[in-house]
Amino acid sequence: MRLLIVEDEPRMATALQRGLVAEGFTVEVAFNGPDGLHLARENSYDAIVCDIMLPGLSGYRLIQALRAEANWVPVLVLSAKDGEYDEADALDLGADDYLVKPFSFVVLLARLRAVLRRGVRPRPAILSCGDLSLDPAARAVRRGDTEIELTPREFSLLEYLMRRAGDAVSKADILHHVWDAHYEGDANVIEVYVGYLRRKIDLPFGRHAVQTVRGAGYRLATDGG
Amino acid sequence: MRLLIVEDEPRMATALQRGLVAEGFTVEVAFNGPDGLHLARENSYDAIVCDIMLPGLSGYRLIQALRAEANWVPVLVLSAKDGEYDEADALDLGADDYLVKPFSFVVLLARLRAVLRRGVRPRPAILSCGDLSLDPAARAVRRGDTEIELTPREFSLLEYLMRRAGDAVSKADILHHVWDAHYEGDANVIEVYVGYLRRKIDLPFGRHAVQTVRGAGYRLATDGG
DNA sequence: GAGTGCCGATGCGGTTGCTGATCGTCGAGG
DNA sequence: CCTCGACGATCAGCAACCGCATCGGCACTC
Repeated sequence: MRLLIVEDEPRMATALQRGLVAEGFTVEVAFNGPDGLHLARENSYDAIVCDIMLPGLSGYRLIQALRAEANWVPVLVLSAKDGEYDEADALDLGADDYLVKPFSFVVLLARLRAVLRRGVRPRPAILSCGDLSLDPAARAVRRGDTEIELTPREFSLLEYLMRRAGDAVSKADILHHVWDAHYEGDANVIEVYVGYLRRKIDLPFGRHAVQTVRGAGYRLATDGG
Repeated sequence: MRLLIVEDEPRMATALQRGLVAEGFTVEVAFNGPDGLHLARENSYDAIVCDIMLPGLSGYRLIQALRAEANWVPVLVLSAKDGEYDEADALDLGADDYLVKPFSFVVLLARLRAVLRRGVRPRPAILSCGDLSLDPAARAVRRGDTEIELTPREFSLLEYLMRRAGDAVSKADILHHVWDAHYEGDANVIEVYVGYLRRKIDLPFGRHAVQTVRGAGYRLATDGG
């Protein structure tokens, strides 16, 4: 397992390096943001351990840059900050885990292993299909540059379809995940809401992202229609 | 997105439920370990939020039981303990993330979203014979680059033939698997539907994937005709 | 009380599944 | 090579179903 540590504090950096090498990892170290980004671009690491406060380029921006290039290498963020919003921000930005300094090395190891076990994340923080994108955290949907307003129910329906983009999703599945498991009503509500969705994300743009699969359910086109 | 909360403290459980429902999740609650395990087995959740200290069956055991059954639903663990080894244990046991009480709801949300984002659903293999391919999950059939629309019955007939590509499949087998085990009708339906299939996947392309084996049934050419 | 989101009911129209009848084809035996 | 019977292909037509739009009422919020 090959790791990249991005950490400007020399003592912390070497301590981490020694500990992780002793655990059998192959470790490289960058002491500032730009170097870290460069190494991450040029090499393929199994995971990156990254401080937030970095000279030249913050950890946030580093993750953002990688994710923008569709590089989904797992990133574990270290930070001296402890405001809760920092953590939420880091995760929504595409970090895979977050540790507040001071942390225990044992915990770092466990979280690192958990992150490695999961491997490369298949999907970014923002779901997207072609020019259609949905940000679960911001509760925002856009078609290209146009922001689209959805009601809560419409939003969860689209979110579920987007998470399973490309699959034909049965109405029973939709009822269970978007409505309630014990929902007893008519499956017709789905048709109604699919209709609403299409009226907002497809028709005005002459697209067909939400496809009907007769007898099977619905499918969201992976290319957004 | 459908969640299961396993939490014995009623106030905590309802607080979580309300907060998550307000965020647009579909939420179910179990107040003890065995109930939680039962629900998790019977239903397909997008994620589980699970307390560690539970009456009847600890959160650890719950995860262990699920993982032993090859159920990889993402699990986010909550705990009042704060010993570092607890956290390491939980992650090594197969939990996907870990929060120590008291935690902030914003952080829970962010971590939950991170966990959901990772949700890997192993895609069933795509069946293919030559340039003919069938994707059971997407319910899509293509000949080369051309997408072909099939009705549900046509689709399951082709799927069955493709799963047994190269074999001569008797009509009795087909009736049994594509129609109903107790189907009492005329075996002529098969001939009719084989006709429909050929009209869609063979004739327009001048191919002969669906071959008649007189007296024995039908065979799908492994090379797609 | 106006506005918004949600959901059940109803009705229309196209699609699908199936049947029964007819037509075509294969191959063994004369 | 021809005949005939059995098997398979095709066709038209009907009934049930499915997807979709629309309307009206209910609950909640502002």
